[in-house]
Amino acid sequence: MRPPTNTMSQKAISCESCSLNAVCLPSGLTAEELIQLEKSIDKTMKIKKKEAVFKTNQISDGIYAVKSGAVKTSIANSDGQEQVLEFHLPGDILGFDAFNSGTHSCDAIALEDTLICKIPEATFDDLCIALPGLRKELKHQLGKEISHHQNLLLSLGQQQTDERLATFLLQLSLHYQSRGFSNKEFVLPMSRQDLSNYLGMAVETLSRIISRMTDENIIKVERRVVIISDMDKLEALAHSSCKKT
Amino acid sequence: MRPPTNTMSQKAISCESCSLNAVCLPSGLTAEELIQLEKSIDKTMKIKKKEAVFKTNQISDGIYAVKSGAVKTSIANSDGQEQVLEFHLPGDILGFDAFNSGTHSCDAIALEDTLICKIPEATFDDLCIALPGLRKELKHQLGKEISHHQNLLLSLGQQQTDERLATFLLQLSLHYQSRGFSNKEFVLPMSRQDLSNYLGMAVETLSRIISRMTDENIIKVERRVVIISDMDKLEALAHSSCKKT
DNA sequence: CGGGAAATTGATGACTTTCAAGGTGTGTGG
DNA sequence: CCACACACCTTGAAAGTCATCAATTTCCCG
Repeated sequence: MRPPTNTMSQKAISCESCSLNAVCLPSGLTAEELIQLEKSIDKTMKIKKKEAVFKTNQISDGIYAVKSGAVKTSIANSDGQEQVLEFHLPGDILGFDAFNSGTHSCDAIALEDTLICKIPEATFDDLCIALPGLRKELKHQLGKEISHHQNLLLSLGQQQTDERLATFLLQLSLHYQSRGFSNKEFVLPMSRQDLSNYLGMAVETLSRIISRMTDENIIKVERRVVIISDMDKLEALAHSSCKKT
Repeated sequence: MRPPTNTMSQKAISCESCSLNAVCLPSGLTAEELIQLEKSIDKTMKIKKKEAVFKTNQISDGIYAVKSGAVKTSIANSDGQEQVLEFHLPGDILGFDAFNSGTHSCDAIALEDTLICKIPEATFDDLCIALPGLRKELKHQLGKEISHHQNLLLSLGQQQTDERLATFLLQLSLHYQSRGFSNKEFVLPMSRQDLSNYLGMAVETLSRIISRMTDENIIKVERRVVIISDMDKLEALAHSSCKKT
């Protein structure tokens, strides 16, 4: 009976030695500041697949960084209609949604077994006063969140369904590239259901677009693995305001 | 030759005596803090209709509060497709979009002659350190911005066009009510073009929905003046996930 | 007062959803 | 370890929603 060898048993490590420190909160901090930040970070959160990091209306307990795994945030209205807002990958920060009222305005659900680093609410304000680098980085992360929302709004409001998927794949490609991974071959961390909801279309529509793009030799998709065969065509598709090439 | 008597000639007044101080940045500040804030605020910005408070890629010069008038923010992609992101009414804050890169990621255009109060970038960080109340209020305002984006995403991603308009009208109704105005009769500060774009639909579609809702005695619309005749029906429409009543 | 932008209305067609069925992979319990 | 159940994904056909094109009216600004 040995313990499982998945990420859930991973040992907590310091921000300094974390492979994500260039993209995560520590990115703008001095060595000195990092030590201060480190003291407050709670690395003990292990969230299992389909379980919540936090839920709507829950009182904010701080902000969170994804250490490994993946998290989706989504909002629901009174009728139960749900909209996926963002997919958070390792190094991403979440929890800003509680800044308005002090309670979370969305659900954060793990898409797979996930490790989370938490900066507790209590020490957060103090840290911001003490660490100029943290303030700067926090501003940067908040801006990233806002930019993301703006781009998704542009996509949902103005693009056709196939353009939306193309745009999404390109963004994901860039994301992986910036983290040293292949920009042509990567894994979708979410189900078709979650992705189609995020992109504001029916699951069937997403499936059909994937099939069509595969037929046109733009991408190859095997379950959740995506290979971009023709980056140029994909980019052309994402920018095709003048319908039909 | 007397000077024009429109809002553009309005005299700058103190935050303390401003009618908006309960909803604007001063809201969470002590009297002491307000004096500090006041020193840094630049109230001289007068933006004429159709002119920009700031434009995309412009280096951030601070954050802005709408004193009078109205401002729309919008983002455009490389193809010139444009998406209106938000309408900012008196008391609303804008400029957070530059938090990511230091340059603005959207355009902010005045919908009518508008007065703007500016907190310059240079003093902003210092003020945040010095004034706990300002930090708290800033957090609140940032959260409001994020919440707004989330709700718009839900609307664009999950609702039908008529549900989107109903939702928008109800939000505007609540907004005016919370500021002491009528919740049943108010003015749309934007053109049909801007509103239809914001709601992710064609102008013609918006026009048709307005006509239909008028025929059904839910609203009366005369140019930019809206009267809500049947609040219950409007709310039912906004929540009709089970299509067709 | 005139030109032109803004708004409305109608007809048509494209895109997307919905409903339905079948296929494929995964996980759990025997 | 295998089998079965179930969730996930794909594909097809039909229907609906919404966009586009076009024409007309209304209203605003110079």
